[in-house]
Amino acid sequence: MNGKTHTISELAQEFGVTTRTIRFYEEKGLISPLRQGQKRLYSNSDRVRIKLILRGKRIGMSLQECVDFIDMYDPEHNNAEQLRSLIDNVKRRRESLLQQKKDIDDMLAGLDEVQGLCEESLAGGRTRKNNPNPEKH
Amino acid sequence: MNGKTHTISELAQEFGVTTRTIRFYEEKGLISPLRQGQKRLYSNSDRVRIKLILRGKRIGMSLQECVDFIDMYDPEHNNAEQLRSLIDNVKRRRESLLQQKKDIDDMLAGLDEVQGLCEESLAGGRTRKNNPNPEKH
DNA sequence: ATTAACGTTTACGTTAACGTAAACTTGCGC
DNA sequence: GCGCAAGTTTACGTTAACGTAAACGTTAAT
Repeated sequence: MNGKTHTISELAQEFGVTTRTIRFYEEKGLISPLRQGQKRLYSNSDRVRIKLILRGKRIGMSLQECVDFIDMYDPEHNNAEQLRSLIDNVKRRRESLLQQKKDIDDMLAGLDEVQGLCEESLAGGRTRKNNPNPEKH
Repeated sequence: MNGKTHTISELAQEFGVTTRTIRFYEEKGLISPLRQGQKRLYSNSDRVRIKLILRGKRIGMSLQECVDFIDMYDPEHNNAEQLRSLIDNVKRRRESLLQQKKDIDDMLAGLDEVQGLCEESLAGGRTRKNNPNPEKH
């Protein structure tokens, strides 16, 4: 079940990061590529982990949070105790993500408004009556 | 038109941050509260700015990005040049936010899956035809 | 008047997440 | 063999976003 492998610079290229970054993730225990002599060989599962890490980072997670998150998919689900704890964890994460979605929606609404004002101002710089936006200050 | 003002500890309390954090934001030019003698007096607009900053932080923005974002609402929209640049900026931000939403939705889907597996494993740990989770002996 | 609870400035410390540089080794194209 | 590109380790540097501590001022109650 061992598919294609990748060099570090291939992955760096693919994800738009430096090799230093990838080695740093290994240093922190987020990935563990095989070695062929001294050189690192990245499996597809390594690739996916990096992808998940970067996805986490895009929404503002720390590397530690990324690991915690990824480890949920790959659980050492021994006993019921741990399972229940994991479910709690999942619930907290979901709450947090939903809050983030809400934040994003609010910001998107703000952007719409700003853009509207801009375009209006560009189009009819003088033809408008007065401030149609009772928002801030 | 000057409403209620707040002390630094009131705001720190309200937002669940330390006073150091609020002073730090001022140090970085993100807010500029008035003074009454030596003491800072925070207006409601200061309060809102802090709220917006923290919202930005929740979705992983840096403080600088937060400022940039907030300043969009409060534009020095002088000439058409600047307006067009602002619109471009808005568009880029929107793209980024939409990507983040996508990331979040993917993660939420992952969480659903994990939780499903957990609950299944908890509920039918013995009543299932066969152990869906291969333990080691 | 003293203490307590708040505020202030100044300044050094800390953590995360890499950047950057130096000094190797290794495979390969000529 | 030689150079060169791509890999490696080691180690110090950097930036953001605060934490933490010291030393001090100011009001309000005891």
